[in-house]
Amino acid sequence: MDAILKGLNAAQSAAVTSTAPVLQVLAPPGSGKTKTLTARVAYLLAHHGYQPWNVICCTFTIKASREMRTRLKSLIGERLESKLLLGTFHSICRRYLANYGYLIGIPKGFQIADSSDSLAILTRVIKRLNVSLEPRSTRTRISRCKAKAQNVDEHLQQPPRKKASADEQEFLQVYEEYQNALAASNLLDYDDLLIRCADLLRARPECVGNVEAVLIDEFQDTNTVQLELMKLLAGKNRRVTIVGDPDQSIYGFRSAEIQNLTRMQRYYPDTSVIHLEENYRSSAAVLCCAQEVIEQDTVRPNKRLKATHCYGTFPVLRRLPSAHDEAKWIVAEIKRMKAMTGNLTTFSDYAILIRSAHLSLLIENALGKAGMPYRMVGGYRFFDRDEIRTLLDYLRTISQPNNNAALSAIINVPSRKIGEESLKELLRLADESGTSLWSVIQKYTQGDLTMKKKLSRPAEQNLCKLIALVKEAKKRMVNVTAESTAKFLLEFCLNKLSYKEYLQGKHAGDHENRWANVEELLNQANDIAESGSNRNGVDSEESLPEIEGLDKQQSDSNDEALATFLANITLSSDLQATEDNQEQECITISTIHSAKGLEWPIVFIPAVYEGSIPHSRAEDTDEERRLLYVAMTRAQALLYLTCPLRQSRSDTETTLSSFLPLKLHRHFVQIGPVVTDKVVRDIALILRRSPPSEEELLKGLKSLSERESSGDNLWPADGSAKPKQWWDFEDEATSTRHKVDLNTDRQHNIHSNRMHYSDLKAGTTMTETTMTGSSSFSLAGISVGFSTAARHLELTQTQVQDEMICREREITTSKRTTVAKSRRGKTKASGGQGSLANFFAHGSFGSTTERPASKPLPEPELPSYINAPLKQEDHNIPTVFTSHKLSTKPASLKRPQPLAEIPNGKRKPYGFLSSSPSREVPPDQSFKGSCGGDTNRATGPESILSSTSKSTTTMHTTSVDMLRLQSAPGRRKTYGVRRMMNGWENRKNH
DNA sequence: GGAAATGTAGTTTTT
DNA sequence: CTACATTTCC
Repeated sequence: MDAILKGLNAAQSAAVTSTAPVLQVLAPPGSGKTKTLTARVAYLLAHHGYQPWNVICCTFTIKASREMRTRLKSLIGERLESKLLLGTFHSICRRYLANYGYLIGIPKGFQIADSSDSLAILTRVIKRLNVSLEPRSTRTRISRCKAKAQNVDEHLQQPPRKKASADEQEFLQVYEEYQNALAASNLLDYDDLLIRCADLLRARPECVGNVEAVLIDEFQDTNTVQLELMKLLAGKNRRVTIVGDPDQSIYGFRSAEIQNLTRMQRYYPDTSVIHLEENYRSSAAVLCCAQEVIEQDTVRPNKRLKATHCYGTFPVLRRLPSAHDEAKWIVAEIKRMKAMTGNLTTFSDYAILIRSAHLSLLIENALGKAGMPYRMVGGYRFFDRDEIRTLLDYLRTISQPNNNAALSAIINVPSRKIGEESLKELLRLADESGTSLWSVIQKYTQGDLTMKKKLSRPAEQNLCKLIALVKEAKKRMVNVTAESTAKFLLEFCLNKLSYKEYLQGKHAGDHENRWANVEELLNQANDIAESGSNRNGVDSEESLPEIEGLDKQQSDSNDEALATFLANITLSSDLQATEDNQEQECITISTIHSAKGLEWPIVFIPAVYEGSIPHSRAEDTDEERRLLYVAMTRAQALLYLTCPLRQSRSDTETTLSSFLPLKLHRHFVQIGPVVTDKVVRDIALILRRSPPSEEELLKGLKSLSERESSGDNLWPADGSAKPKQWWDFEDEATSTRHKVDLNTDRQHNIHSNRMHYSDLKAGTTMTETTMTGSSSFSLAGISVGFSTAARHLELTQTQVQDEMICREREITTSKRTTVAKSRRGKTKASGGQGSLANFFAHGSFGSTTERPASKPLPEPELPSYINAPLKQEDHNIPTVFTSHKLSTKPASLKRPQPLAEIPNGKRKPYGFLSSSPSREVPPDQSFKGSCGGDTNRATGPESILSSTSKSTTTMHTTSVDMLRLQSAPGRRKTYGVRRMMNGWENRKNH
């Protein structure tokens, strides 16, 4: 059997081996799209004899392309992988233009205008033309035009429509001027890269004459130009494979068009379509929620997500009083989960996915305070930081002095006494004489040119120095190796500009952080300098295969290296993780957009309120909904949505996202789960990891305070403000503390459950209210073990019982669906005084369900590779975990994914996959156990810590110690970026 | 004209 | 809370 096909299901195999020339693989999240695509690449190389340099792999985001690279590396080896033409559309286009752009008149050494360049150019154009357009919106408008028009000129040459409004004319004027400005500076903006590359391939199709296959990931995110590019890249061979999922189309704002899927089918009538259906990523519970969300989209063709994992643990919809509390709660919950799952999860298993980048701030602060390592992905780019941008603009000026955008940006940084007025005048002169700013200032300083208003004496002198700097840099950079050009120039500039001193003067407050960022940039350049020398030349990634009769553009290797360095920076959202960063286990904070295609065991989605998701400025609600869907489907085992009831800024009340209507709440619980043995086992199963040992669990448990370990109970479940007293109780006797807590908890629950829901939606009936009002938690699973393991607590059974709150999902009978039906009515019998469930059951919400005392359910038989379940003892602690199945039909059980799918490849797979002598796993047996069927249901009072007699002497790790272990002091980094805790330092001082 | 100081509005998502 | 615009002072 072919190794490539190992571990693929039938549909995936069919896709991989398909002989169809044009293939669409359409599939929901987690169904192995990327895996299929990478396997197909490997298959094409192995069985069709394609050469890697004749195969193009396009992804949409940098992250996706990195991910694909890694996967391919392990599949076909680095030697082959590195020869593939793999990258984002933009980077691939840039490569073609760098090599062949001259064929369509693109001057060599063009640079890429990023958003801020575009914005700066537009701002100046708009000011100069004195029109009333907004630079920002004009930029997006232009981008939209470009994404749709097949080429710019075509768009501009369209006869002005009869009724072209004044606004439209102004816009076209600005558009044209903008293009002129780009051309004058030898710049291409992001869209131009695509358009011009399409132009090139149309004019000279032989550039891609070698291409044997084109593969595209996330096809639903392509725009018109990219579709066109696909056709052009595929050329006459027209062998194309795409994977995609309309439900995950979230780039409409970048003019992505879902219709491209059908357009492609029309263009290639022989397109075969293969659907993948099984989801291998998430628990059924997660899928169920996500499905409910996406199905609110009424125009969407109905598709089913087939779960292959067990139902798992209920997703959480957590309400908190404010965004501050939300951040603190997330931190507390991660801490709790991580500890309570022993060594099953590490920080890298946790992700916080946010709609907007600014939402990360509070969370970053909270994580920082708690000493938890994290990295931020997406949002503000490292290279957009002021101190970095300036340096890069110096490099860009040295590389291409005629780049007006870059020169304008640095001409007065550090201050050279050349103000905005003077600059404007200089630019005007440049524009009039059809030359660049660079030649204007040269002429001016040589006296060949006069300005209306002369520059001041010092300004003139400073300008001369700047010119000298650029010239000297250019002269001296030829003396270093190509690879170290960037490094050399950076150091040169830092020196000449006394950059460190400049930063100190300008940012007295946090110059240290800024300097640290500069050092990080230096490191980056350094890495390139070092890695470059042991490769064969700088441009190993750059090169395109030689094509007969076509000459590639040649240029000096130092220039080339510098240009590549700068281009790669412009086209990269982030720093590559350097080695020591990779080692560090980090919580991921990411925008949802950047999280696409990725997965994490435990996912938090904060700020699920109206205005955030859906975003207040979003024009397409459906796309916002898909965004939430994408975010939710990143989760493998545990999913948390959180919603602060007040926005911290304006102190206004929030409304829960309309994507989470009440009828959906039955799929959620209100607070984080109590970490029972079952919860842990389910996580282990879904992640295909070995369950943690008892020692590890105990260790984790002991690292938490008693309060923390007892459950998600630091905040009231309904999001009402945290009572002040809680701080004060810390030193009081244990038993009283818990009782008081419970009481406050309960009161707050009663109080604001009502308030909140009636506020939420007028006309909501009380019965609906009950649905969400009742989730609580149980201590049963852990408390016994806890009390025995930590004898000093002297908790008696009765006290434990008092604390116990039974998790219970009281779902209104009227609204109950098959999903919920199978599992209700099992609840603890003697909830005791402190039981929330008890309260809700008999309290004001009208549920009359009788709950018989449930005998502990028989423990499901577990496969032998799972640590034998802990022996059940009759603790007389009633517990109920209700649980739901996705449908009445049990989720089909699939063979476990192969090793390649195991996240990071770090985790040890189960014994039978790695070390067990018997590799044969009975196909449908392998993941029974707590998966599927009845094993989902309440598993009764199991203790995580079955063996309490074990020595605990070695387990004195306190939470502080643990954190110290996890993040060595002073070494905590955020993905190479020293983040600025805005005003944090200042606040600390006050 | 340039720079510092004060006042004001405003904050999607990515290449 | 900060980037940006408007003032005021040099």
